[in-house]
Amino acid sequence: MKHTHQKRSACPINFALETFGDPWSLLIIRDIVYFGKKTYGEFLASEEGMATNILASRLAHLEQQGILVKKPSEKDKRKDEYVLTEKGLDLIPVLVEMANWSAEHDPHTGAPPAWIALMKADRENMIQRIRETVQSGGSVFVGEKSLLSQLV
Amino acid sequence: MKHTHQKRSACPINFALETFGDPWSLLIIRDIVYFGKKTYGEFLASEEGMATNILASRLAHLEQQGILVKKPSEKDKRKDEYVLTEKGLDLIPVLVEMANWSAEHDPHTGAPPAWIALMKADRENMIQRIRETVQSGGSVFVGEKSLLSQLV
DNA sequence: AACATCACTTGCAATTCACAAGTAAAAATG
DNA sequence: CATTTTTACTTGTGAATTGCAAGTGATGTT
Repeated sequence: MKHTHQKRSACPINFALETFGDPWSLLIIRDIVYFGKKTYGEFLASEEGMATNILASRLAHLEQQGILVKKPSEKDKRKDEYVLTEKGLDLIPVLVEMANWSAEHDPHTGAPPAWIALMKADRENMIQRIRETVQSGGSVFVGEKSLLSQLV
Repeated sequence: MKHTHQKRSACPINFALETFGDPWSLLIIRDIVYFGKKTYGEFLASEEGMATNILASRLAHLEQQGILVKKPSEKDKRKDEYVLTEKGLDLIPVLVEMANWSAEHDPHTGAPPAWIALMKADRENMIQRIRETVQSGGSVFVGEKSLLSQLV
């Protein structure tokens, strides 16, 4: 990816859009937060079907922006794992608001109504629990350490 | 703009990205919410400098998505005014979280610290006040009806 | 009537993207 | 230990999107 990226403005909305405002970056972060994905192959298998070159360039960009860090997997030396930094974890509220909006306005949304209700009823606390879950290697919906399984 | 847009997935994050996830749509909505812009010419004059064809296609897209409505200006019959619908006003929380994130992580941010502090300290109330201000034709930072001037 | 302003459209070059096909390294399998 | 599979990519190629310059017709101003 070429990065002759001079800032268009000092506006914080613009900064956010320049950092993760392309059509794919937030899907990668969603995969980590909600579905516990960590490796290139797992991201590639997402149902949105992103191209290999796009995925590679987005991962490189997010790493360069300090949102992800790449480290070799301990279990499989061929694999790398992409983990959210603090800066990346701070994007959770953005994801939450986007999901809330879609749950409200997409008649065919796949968002679980109970989950959305929980997010609206106890927002601050839930965001904190999502953050802690992801930070300790879990995710919202998938895996034994999933936040959903803790809440049942 | 061609719209052979079949949904990539039922995921709410994906729905949001497909609806307003391009690099320009949220800047238009920002212009309305924070700076009280309403017309094609005003959007075009934004410091990010978007091309005329891009602006036109984004306005058409957002109108088609039910986020904006276009109506002829009463003062100047050449002009059209673009106004946020309820669906559009519901994007305010997304803007707020993106601004908060950038205020935290962009060392050169232009976001007013006092404003960000206020948004973090009294989020729900402030979002409601932003919504009411914009709904009645005002904006956060600009104009006599601006929310900022009410708070002083 | 002449000129400026408005919301656009059009044409074209440059960039970005999607899709298919590789590649090298490590792991699993026989 | 040789073969096959898996993994994280890179490299082409054509298609779609974007950026820039130059219009266009309707309305407003002088």
